[in-house]
Amino acid sequence: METITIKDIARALNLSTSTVSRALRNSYEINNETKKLVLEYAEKMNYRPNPIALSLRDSKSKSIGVIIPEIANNFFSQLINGIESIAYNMGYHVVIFQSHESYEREVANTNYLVSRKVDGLLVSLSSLTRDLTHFEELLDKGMPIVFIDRVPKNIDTHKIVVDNFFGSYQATEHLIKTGRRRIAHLTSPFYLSITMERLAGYRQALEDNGIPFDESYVKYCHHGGMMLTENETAVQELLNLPEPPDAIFTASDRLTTSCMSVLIQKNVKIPEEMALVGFTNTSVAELFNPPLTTVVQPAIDMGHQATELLIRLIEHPKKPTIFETRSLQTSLIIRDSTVEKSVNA
Amino acid sequence: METITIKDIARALNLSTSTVSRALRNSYEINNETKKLVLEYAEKMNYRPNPIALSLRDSKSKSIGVIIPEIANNFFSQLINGIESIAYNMGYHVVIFQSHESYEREVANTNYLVSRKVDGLLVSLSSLTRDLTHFEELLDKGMPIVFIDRVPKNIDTHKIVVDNFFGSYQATEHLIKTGRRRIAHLTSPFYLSITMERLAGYRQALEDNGIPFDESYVKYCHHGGMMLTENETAVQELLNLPEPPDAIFTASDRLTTSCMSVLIQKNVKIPEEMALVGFTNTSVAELFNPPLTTVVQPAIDMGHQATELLIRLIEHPKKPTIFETRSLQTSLIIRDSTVEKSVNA
DNA sequence: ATCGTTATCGGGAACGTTACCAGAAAATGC
DNA sequence: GCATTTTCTGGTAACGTTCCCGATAACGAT
Repeated sequence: METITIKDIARALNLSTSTVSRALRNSYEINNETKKLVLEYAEKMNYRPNPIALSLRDSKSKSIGVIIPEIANNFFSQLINGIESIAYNMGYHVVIFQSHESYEREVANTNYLVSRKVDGLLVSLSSLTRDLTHFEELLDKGMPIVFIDRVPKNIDTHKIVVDNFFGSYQATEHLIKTGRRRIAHLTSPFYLSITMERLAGYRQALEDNGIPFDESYVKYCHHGGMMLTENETAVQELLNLPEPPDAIFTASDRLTTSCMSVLIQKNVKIPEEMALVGFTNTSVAELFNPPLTTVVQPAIDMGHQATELLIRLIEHPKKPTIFETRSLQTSLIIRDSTVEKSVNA
Repeated sequence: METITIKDIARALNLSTSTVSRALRNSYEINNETKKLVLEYAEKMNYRPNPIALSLRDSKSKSIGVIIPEIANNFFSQLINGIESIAYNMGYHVVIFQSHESYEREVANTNYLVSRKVDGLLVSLSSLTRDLTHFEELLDKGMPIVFIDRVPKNIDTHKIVVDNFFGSYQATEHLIKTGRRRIAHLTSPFYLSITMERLAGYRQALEDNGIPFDESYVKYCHHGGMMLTENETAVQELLNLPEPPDAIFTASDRLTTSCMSVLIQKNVKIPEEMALVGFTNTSVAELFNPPLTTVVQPAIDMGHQATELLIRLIEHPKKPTIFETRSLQTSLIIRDSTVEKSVNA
């Protein structure tokens, strides 16, 4: 029951490997009877072409590499689902690597995937990545890359992002409309694209509503919520302010849940003392105490679109593409963590 | 800046490919000076052996395939982290496939991974898998496989599980000790190993405490909580019972959260009217309303151990191994969803 | 001087596949 | 009836690597 090769078929049918190969690819220059013979025998013996041999020959692998910070994160695991479903339908398979928010591992993963001859790359930058030469060199060599969510500013290729500015604006505005004035912002390292955009939306919403921007209300967490102590410190600092905030708007998934965790631990009442709204794709926000108002990213759709774009790039390599940056809309799901202040205060 | 091959080195140094190959592998039969020459040149040119060519030649890939039901699940994504960290250290890379709880996709993934020449397989069965011949055939051919968590009963290979019986016993006993007598059990399809073991632990705890086992308190959800309507129906049936339960013990991750969701939606007070405890690895159980008592599986450690076992199998193929089934301990994390009945009732 | 040893290297095949180049037989054209 | 297409098939090289088998030279040993 060993795997059968084209050579085996050729021998069994007294044909050459070339003929068998062409028959299997349904080449026009093969006699119909021969074709039928080969096809039937191949079917009977359950022949499957060896993808490794094909990769070696064509320097293609019908596979796409995915480099993301962390799988154990609602946004990214949903993103993978989106990626996988399209890739699967288009005959590609997906190889997933985690950078664990480390620049070194991101580079290592990239190199490995390249030597593994993936046909293209889907990347969401690690929070510690500031040098992008490993991707730039690849792009120069012609490797298709599409960036998702955490995208580099100065690299010209397809990008799929959400309208962070508007998502952020909307969340902040919602907090203002429900009666908050002292709105803090807990966010990721400032050099990430998402950080700057979300910060900008937050600022704009404040300004548009006549609330002065106060730098001391903004906290950057370099580990994106992975280190509880960091968040704890940040929240504590906010609480210690002469005028502590009456709302916190958190800019990422991990940050949102860990911030809520700190607030609960410190017995801060949500939403009475502190309203909370955050970017997160957790499926269980409605089970929280209180149910959490969230800014949800269309992770699956982002995965879909990024994969479509990437495969198009792979399959039409020459076409001098004009690269696009697609910006999808977030949705604000309002729950109890931000109910009207006047009602509850 | 194209990738450099052994042939390029040979040409540049006026050597044969064989010599270069041997020099790179530090063979004893190569002159030290030649070695140095080759090594230095390879280093300078940043030579990396082509893994595809190696795979084709040796039918090995230094990679292990992972087939799990769903990535977007706390248990499995933590499991992957465990798998990945060990594999990474041992020089293997990990290819992840999701069965999406579908038997057909599980088979398709298996075939694909085999044709892709993975060196071994890490598998957690889909909830709809009843026929195991695709794995049995592979095992016969000598492919190393280690099963995790959802394991087949009648296949002889390494398995990593948790002590489902005890975990379940402990959870049920906890419910009894906090004053519940009518304890329902919401679980996965009955033919899964985990289902039977968890059911057995639940029964035993009831019996040991003099509570008769009541079949109408047990509900099997075939989609493992993926279909909300199914759970809703199950919970509704429990509530409609002449003597509705005063506690629900749920047997899997998805089931636990979706059950809680249904209870909240139906305005059932937790824990006063209904206590709740369930198997889940969510990192945010403490944020729930009320904070949820959970049975937590050591997912990362399971991943570690499974991967170690698999790689040992891969690297020592002949050794007539005695297969082991390692059973790790769950931990019961007690939170408010199961506080004393008398206190709150 | 002939032989076996040792050290060092090259040639070729093989892994499975496809593409290019031929070539034979059959069919067509005039 | 002969040249010329058309139709079909086979042989071979190539992708990058390793391994088996030889080959060559130097060097003692007999």
